[in-house]
Amino acid sequence: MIPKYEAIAADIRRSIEDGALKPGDKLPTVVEFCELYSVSKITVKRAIEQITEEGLITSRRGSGTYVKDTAGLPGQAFFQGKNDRAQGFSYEHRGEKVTSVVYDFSIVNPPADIAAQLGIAEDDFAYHIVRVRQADEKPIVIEYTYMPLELIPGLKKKDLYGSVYHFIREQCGLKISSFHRTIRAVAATEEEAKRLDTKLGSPLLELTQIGFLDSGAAFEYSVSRNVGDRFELHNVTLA
Amino acid sequence: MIPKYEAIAADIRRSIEDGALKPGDKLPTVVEFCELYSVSKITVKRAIEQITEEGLITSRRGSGTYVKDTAGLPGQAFFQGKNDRAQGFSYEHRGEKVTSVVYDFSIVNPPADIAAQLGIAEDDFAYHIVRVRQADEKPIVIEYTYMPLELIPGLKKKDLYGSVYHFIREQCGLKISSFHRTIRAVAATEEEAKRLDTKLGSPLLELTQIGFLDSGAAFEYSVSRNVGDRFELHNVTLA
DNA sequence: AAGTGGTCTAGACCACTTC
DNA sequence: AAGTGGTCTAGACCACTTC
Repeated sequence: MIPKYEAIAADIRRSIEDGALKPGDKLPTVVEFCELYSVSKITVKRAIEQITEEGLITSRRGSGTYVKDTAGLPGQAFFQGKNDRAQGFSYEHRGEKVTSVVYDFSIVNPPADIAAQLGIAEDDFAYHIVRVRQADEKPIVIEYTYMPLELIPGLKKKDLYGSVYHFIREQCGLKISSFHRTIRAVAATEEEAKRLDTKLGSPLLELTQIGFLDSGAAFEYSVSRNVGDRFELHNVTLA
Repeated sequence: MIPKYEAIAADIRRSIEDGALKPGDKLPTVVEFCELYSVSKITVKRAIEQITEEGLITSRRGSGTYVKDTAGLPGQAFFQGKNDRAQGFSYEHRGEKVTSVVYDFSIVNPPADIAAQLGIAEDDFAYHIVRVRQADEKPIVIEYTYMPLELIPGLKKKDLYGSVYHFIREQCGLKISSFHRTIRAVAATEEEAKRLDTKLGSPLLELTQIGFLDSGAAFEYSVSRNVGDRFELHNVTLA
């Protein structure tokens, strides 16, 4: 069942995408939307909030809601729904041929600081994965990942060539809820340069990421280093 | 006037920060919160949503709302409220001595692609600003900024040594609503290396950012290049 | 079957903008 | 003074989890 507010949000989004609503245009008022869709004010408000978070519109109390002037933005405005790369590499590069090179797949006791961030004991086991992800044969990112063994039983090497998130969702029946990230720029080490087909010291976008399930448990600690000129992040931030 | 949902959110946040609610703990149910604060369900829901977006808790339909296990996260969990650097450099480095070096401050016709992104004509004027921002004498970032002259009249060179956002808000009476960003890792040019006191080719975190007012107009196009080992971004993403 | 979060109604009241 | 978005009530109904 699609909630009403999502259907309305999709409708507004579509109006902007196909040009029925142009940059600077004033949207119908909340009350007008209520009549238009035969819904309550809160439902309209919710739809408007969602499109606002996507960066397409902005509201001024007492005045109205307006389409932002995102004319020149190179497609940035229309990542459908969610910001960022919460969807995973496979989703992001759908349409391209996604392959992986696995450099390590083992079960270890993770370093103390990582165990702490995963909320597990120092003598608890975790998978350790090092892999390079490629899109259309071109290496994009190297990932260093730890995942608690107990949360994700039965992970095999072959699963690393597809989407591990898919495995977690479908095979383990778990729900991924959120990620905490730190973003930095770093230089490629000699080993990384070789594995990523780039030069020693070349700039990499590093994401240090802890993933959480809807139970509140951390299921992943991952550092990924993305080749600078083959990867970029997009986001919309509300002031 | 502080809305009720914000007061409740602040209360929940405080309970987690001071340890009254620990990682893995179940929060009171929505209905219990309603009785506790004598408010309606939607108000509680809204407070819970806000804390969820901050990354501290997670809800499971049919089960309850739980404190996430963010024990080991280095303070990341407690950026108060908003993600990211929407607040500006001055705010982010409050407590430190913030200074600026201005390399250019002029009024120009911006390049065509930038004019398009600002939603202005090619023969419209814009400020062009190049400055380095320092915290405690250490250069952190170099910014290349264009701002439409008509939107921000009266900007003077002296304003560039403080917060330009402050000027926009207080002197122009405008409301900043949102930012669209693209994030990359790039290499420092020779000029940048000199200005940022780093080495040629060293990794920089580049933010290409368009800022919007609550009218929907773009007020800023800015590329900022942050020294890799002196700057990091944090964010929380919901799946 | 009982408990819990998610959506929604039909308003009321208020803060703020616009004229 | 009129118009507009923001918050909030007191519920109802539903989807899902837990037992």
